[in-house]
Amino acid sequence: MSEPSSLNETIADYQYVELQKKLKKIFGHLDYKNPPEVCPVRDVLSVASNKWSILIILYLGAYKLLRFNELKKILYGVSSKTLSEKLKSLERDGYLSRKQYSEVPIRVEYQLTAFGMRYADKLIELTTWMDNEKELILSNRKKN
Amino acid sequence: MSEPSSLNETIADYQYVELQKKLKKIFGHLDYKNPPEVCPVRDVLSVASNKWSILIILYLGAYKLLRFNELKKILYGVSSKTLSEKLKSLERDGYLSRKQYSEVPIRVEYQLTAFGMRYADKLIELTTWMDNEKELILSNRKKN
DNA sequence: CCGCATCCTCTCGGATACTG
DNA sequence: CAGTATCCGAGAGGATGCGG
Repeated sequence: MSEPSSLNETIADYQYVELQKKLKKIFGHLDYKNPPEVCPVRDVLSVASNKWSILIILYLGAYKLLRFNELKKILYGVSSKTLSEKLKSLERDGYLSRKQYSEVPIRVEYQLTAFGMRYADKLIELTTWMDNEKELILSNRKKN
Repeated sequence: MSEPSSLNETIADYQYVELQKKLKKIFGHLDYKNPPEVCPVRDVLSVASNKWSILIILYLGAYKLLRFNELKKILYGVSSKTLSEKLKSLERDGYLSRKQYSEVPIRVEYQLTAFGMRYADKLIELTTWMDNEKELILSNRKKN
């Protein structure tokens, strides 16, 4: 599957037609003489495609329920500040829910909403694909 | 479809089992007491999930063939420096090909490789989904 | 036209220390 | 335990000007 020659395949025109149809739905119009001033997709993506956000969502998908410090351990290298910021914006956008138990010491649990799980599914599709293709990419890098 | 109550749905256990199966393939092992030192997926994602990279790939998917300054116009706000850097790393990783015509003035054309088109497909799935869900996200933000 | 070099700004995110 | 506050450094990325 990962033969390098595949990088040079010719691309059939009908494939572009398919792509264009889907892209028109996303971008509304695709005329570069008239670029869109504001793109909500960019905005939404900027939260959800962040490196830490992706990992938070994937791990919450895997573990179902995680406390703050558990997440911090798993994510490996994230600071408290960054983690709480990312969690806050992900909660605000509806990807995850936060439950606080007024015990001493305090306990806070995070888990995906149904919406967050749907996003996790999409992310898994993407990262799984990427995981399969990474050999091709890495070998390609060495050639240069 | 975008009724806010869906954010509070209970998530069935079997759904988590499915997620976990797929995630184990990506992360290898999922024990936060033993976090992975290096994650190639993170590395690959950091190139391909960059804001400008995503837009470059999507627009090349839509237009099939674009010159440097055409891309710059479409992307709206990118600097020459950033654009040429992103193009270089995307070429290095095999997402797109660069053809230079030794005319005066010089002409350079970019287009997706077959590999890049497969990635574009994945990105379209993600951004199409995101485009459909963005109302939910934006309305959710206003509530806070 | 393409894109590099330089400079400079600004945001992201890490380290540390501190609170309820 | 779960954060917040403050400070700070690295790096991404914009602006401008030049060269092939």
